[in-house]
Amino acid sequence: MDLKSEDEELARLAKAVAHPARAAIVRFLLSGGECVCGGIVDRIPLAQATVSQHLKVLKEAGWIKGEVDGPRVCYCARPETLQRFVELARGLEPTMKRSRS
Amino acid sequence: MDLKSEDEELARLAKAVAHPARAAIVRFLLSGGECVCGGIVDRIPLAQATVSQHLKVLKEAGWIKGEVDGPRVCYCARPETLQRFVELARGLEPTMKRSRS
DNA sequence: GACTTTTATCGTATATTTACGATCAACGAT
DNA sequence: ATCGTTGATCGTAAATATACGATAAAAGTC
Repeated sequence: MDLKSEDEELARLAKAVAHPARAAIVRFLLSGGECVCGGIVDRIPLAQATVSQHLKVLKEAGWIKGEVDGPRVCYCARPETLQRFVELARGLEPTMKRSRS
Repeated sequence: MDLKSEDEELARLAKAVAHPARAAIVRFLLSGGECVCGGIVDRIPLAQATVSQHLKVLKEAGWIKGEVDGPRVCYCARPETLQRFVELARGLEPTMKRSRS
């Protein structure tokens, strides 16, 4: 139970998507939705400052990346992070048991 | 982006494991570790009251259940919840893309 | 019934999160 | 150079999370 690094990593990634708006943003970006920040703001019932804050959280956790394109910023998801997240989640259950299903 | 119920559900489950101690508890219980509350408290560097609070969070989110057994409480994990969690996480990525991998 | 063990809950302090308006910085266009 | 647009950051208020000691509640033991 000694707080494996996997627990820290899983907790860190989980925390970042532990808000409906952030889960929605990740889903949207993974679906190939337009990645301009403004496009995201328009689709979420939250103020621009708040959305920007959520994007920051997701970026810092590695769920998304944003590259500057002139006056705007293009955000896109990092699918590897989702893969890693799923891997860590499945890793909560011992491999023995998992392979049986 | 209209905040699907899947986003709410994923966020809710993610939030519950978004703390290293809680991730560790779920991992331990899924591994078949002894489920007595005291056994968990002994293995985590946190006060009994704090562990109890974490157990409550996990129970309310459906990650674990605890049944009273005399003076003690036996906690165990709900594997269905992990399955659902993984399903929701994978669901962040469109099925089209996922089947390709 | 008094006592011990086990776990939950209360009260509380501190830290973090969430949300927003206001403002700043970067950039393109005029 | 000024202006409008875009997005980040600041300041701040309110809510929630985290942690702990103290205490209560439940159950078995003497």
